[in-house]
Amino acid sequence: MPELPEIETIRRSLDALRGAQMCAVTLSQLAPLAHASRADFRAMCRDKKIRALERIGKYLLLRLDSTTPQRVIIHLGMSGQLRLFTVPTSEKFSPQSHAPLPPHTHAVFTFANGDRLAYIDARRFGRLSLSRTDDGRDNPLLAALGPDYLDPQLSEKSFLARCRRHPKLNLKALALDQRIAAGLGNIYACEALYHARLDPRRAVYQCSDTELARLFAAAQHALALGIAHGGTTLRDYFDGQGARGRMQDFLCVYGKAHDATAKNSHTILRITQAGRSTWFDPTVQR
DNA sequence: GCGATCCTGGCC
DNA sequence: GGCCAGGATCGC
Repeated sequence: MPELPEIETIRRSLDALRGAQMCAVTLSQLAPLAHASRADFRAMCRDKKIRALERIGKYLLLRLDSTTPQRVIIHLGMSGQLRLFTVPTSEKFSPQSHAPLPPHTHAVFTFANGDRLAYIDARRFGRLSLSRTDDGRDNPLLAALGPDYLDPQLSEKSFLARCRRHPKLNLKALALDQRIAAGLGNIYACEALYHARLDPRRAVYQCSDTELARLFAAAQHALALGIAHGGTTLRDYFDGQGARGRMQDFLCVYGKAHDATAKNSHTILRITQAGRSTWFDPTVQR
């Protein structure tokens, strides 16, 4: 479900956790841990302060306060949610029975002030993991990730070079490929290709540098727009405080074929590429 | 490149 | 009951 703009919105909505004193984490029997044992995961989280909330692509990282670099790595997959449950001030000093957490809660981070951060994921396509190096790239989930689309260090020239390594990829697959650059998912890939006026079926080798540069700029634009509108809530995306996104009201092509509310909906096609839906407007995208 | 796979839930 | 879903990986 969540792509870069949704994860960034969640990150910002959880800013109150910066500096928060974590006590422990509770894992469900089916918690989707990757490359970390339950014991390791619990041990790293025990009695740690959160120093910062970081993001690379669709990954949220909890940077912990410790002498050596330590991070909790969170990926929400298709259906994952993070939700902060705070204790009302009036109840701070009178122990209350906690409200029950939502179904499919697979991890609960508890804090010294009684707040709880729930990781909820019905489908369990998400992942929880750990890293112990400065850049976090010791973790296999992050090792092959390209630079974040909104990383100011990522130049157009470098993006073009990364694209050229995969000449046979079609542009939709290129956009979704997190090795090239990280952050686009199905919604924003469709939107970016629309803004770039490029046909998603074209291959990299058929594109000029100018066209690929257009895709780069369009991807950054689509993602920035998504962040500005607090992400896209189609069904189950909500930020860390439970707020809905608003970007669904501003999408140009994703899900818009035969949608009477969208302008040009009659020219928007839906096709399948690599098993996933692509929406595009062939009268504009060439 | 594609399809299958991992899962649950919502909708028709 | 079948189809679809904001992801990612694996094996032809």
